[in-house]
Amino acid sequence: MDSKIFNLKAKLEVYKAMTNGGNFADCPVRDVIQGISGKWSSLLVMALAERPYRFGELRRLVPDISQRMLTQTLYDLQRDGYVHREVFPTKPPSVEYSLTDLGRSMFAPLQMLVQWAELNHDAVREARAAFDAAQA
Amino acid sequence: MDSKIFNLKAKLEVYKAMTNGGNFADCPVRDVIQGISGKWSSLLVMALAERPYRFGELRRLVPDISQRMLTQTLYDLQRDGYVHREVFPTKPPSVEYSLTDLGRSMFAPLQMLVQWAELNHDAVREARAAFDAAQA
DNA sequence: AAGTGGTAGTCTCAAAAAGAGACCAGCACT
DNA sequence: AGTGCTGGTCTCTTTTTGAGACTACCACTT
Repeated sequence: MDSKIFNLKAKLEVYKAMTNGGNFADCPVRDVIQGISGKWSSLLVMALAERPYRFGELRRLVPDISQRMLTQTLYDLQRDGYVHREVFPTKPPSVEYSLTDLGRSMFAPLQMLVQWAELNHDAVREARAAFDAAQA
Repeated sequence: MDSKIFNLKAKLEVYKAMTNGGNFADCPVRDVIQGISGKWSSLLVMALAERPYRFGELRRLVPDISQRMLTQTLYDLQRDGYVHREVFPTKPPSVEYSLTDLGRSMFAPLQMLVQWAELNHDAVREARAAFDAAQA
């Protein structure tokens, strides 16, 4: 992580944007962040960043997602412009989901978070264990 | 965004970590990502990245969070090691919440996502409007 | 000819999570 | 003696999510 990236000017701009001038309730950044912070959204974006997938492929790839939530999460991602849905008139018809340019550009910073999670999941698990031990 | 950051090697490592070798269900990255992708988690981390806050201050800063969810989200963030909770024996006692080192290190990549959201929220809103118009 | 499986979903009902608001104890100030 | 501030918890209702049955169409097998 290049610490130059996180300079003060950028920080201040981020705070201004996210607080909307001190008001956390009506914040444009919240609108976007909450659209991609659902339980399955980021996971599906990560999968589709690899390559396009069909509906059934995604269902098998993420076995613990219900068909209902897969449908809905893909719908929401499509609505927000991250995902493109294309129906092929085969028999039976197949549907392919892929990232749009917007989706790919969003995946870039998301990937930073994924990398952080990869590097730090041990620390988080330890913190959890220590906290639970202290509570008992 | 420096495109060098997102090189192929990093990508492959991320995929490997997040898929856990093809299994999306038992994925350590999911464990971490889902801990910070709750509706309020990222917002509170963003607030605490600015400076420590007291319970009541956070409640006033985010007026549309219920007291119940504020308590619980702060508890979860504390459990995962992102947030430190300190009680001051004043009368009435006050409680201060602040980011730990782990929390600050997680905020760095989170900030990238916030910056992206700031830059692209217009595009997302336009995509939404276009999608809704096409459906009608 | 009838059954089997694969396509992408929808529909219904139960379970879990989140929101709304009352309530608590203790102290300061008026 | 009443009001307000502190940081919560408790209960009830509403929303979100999960589990699983059901759909229609076609290809392939038996």
